[in-house]
Amino acid sequence: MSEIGFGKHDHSACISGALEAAEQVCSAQGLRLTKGRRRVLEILVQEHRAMGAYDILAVLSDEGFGAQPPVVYRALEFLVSNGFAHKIEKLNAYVACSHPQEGDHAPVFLICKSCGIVAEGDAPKRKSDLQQQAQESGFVIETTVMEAEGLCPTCVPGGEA
Amino acid sequence: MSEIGFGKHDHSACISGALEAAEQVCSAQGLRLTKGRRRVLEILVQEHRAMGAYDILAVLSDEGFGAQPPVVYRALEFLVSNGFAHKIEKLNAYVACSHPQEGDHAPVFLICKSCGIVAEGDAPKRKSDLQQQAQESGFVIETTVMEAEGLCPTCVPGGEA
DNA sequence: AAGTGAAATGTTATACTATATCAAGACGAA
DNA sequence: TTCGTCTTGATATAGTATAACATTTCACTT
Repeated sequence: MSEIGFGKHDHSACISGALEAAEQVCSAQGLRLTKGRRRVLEILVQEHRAMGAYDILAVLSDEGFGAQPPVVYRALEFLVSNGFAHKIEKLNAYVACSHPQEGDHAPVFLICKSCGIVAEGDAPKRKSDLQQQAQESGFVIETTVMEAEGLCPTCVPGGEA
Repeated sequence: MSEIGFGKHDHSACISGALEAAEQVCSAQGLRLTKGRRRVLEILVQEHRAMGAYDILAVLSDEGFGAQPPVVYRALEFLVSNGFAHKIEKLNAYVACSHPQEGDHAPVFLICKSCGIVAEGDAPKRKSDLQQQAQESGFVIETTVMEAEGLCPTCVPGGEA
């Protein structure tokens, strides 16, 4: 499964699946998926798009959750550092991970300039040119950001024909 | 030259070279490297590190330049969109391009977590896996962001031995 | 040389993104 | 139960970026 997902999918299954996966990973690793963290992940999965921290905050706020910025940023830090969500640096926004089951991975994001959709793909498993170049220069990579901006199949002129 | 530059170099030549290159490109393409734009580029080249917009602003301010944020952001927009500088998304910071002569290129940045140095490499010219993956899904890439964070040769424990 | 339109700059205000700090509560382990 | 740690609550503030509009500069035409 290294396909990039612009297609339709069963979203209600996708939501419950993502939450279940997160719960399993957390219980397996002794992490605490607390109420607030869980709710933030839920929001990200439900909306299924890149959201700014303050977008999420607004949703929480409507629900009577304590709704100060640190609440959201803490939850996001937990989710991102444990692989349940990713930060899109180019957008200063966050998305739920498309396949949290798979543990550590090096995601690649395709961001549509027109409709804003963000799709997550997998970085190649074989040693990338980036890795190679870095290694040659003696640099040790810990994390990578790979993001591409352009037009998704639906928004490409003449596309989706 | 697709080496990643952590080595030493003749910095005064590097500065004048970068400025000359920018002037040549501008005159060739009918772009205006105005005083403020030129000064911002100069600062970036001189400092030779990733700088926040407000770092640059502080330098301008000490020189009696009009020093409101839009001044810097406009200059940066010009420099970035014409390839004289790049934005490091992960840091919300800007660096002078290491090889502005080479026109459009897809840079790769290696960011050291320890000392903050940012080195620019070239993304591979041959069709990358990213391009390939995107193409298969019908996505048309316009720009890419590739950034890696880790430890540079100098900061790697046991490195530079 | 004067007129014109487009690009660039000056300036003020404000929006958006993120973290520091410290007090209080919740939870598991001994 | 007590301890230590992780998590949350709450206030304040730091850091990044753009909107909007007036004014100037510049290249080009007449």
